[in-house]
Amino acid sequence: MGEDFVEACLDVVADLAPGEVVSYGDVAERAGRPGAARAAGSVLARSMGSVPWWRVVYSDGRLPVCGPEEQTTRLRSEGAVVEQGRVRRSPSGRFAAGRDVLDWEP
DNA sequence: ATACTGACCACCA
DNA sequence: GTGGTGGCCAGTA
Repeated sequence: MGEDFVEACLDVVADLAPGEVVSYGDVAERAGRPGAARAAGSVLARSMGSVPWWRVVYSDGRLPVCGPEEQTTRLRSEGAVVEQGRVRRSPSGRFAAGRDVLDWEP
């Protein structure tokens, strides 16, 4: 099946579990094109909300879109910890993932 | 084929 | 912590 990079990225994002947050670089890597973070961003930009785009953020945890209100609300609704326009990261360096959220809480 | 663009990332001051 | 620079990849004209 000739998977386009686009299809692969959309599939990866669609496969993300609620509360799971990854970076564009991670999406590209999972899609089979490590280093194609920018291209992955273009893909999501064109996705028009056909996939859970709010679960994808910058590698720093910063929210890509200006006016992160909706994204913040959605992420918080799924259990992710969003503070100061950023998604908190786990000690391991990865982002939130359901149960792990409980571990971070001080 | 080349040139420009973009919801990126790592590095360094 | 911030701010600037270069490099990366895929899509489009």
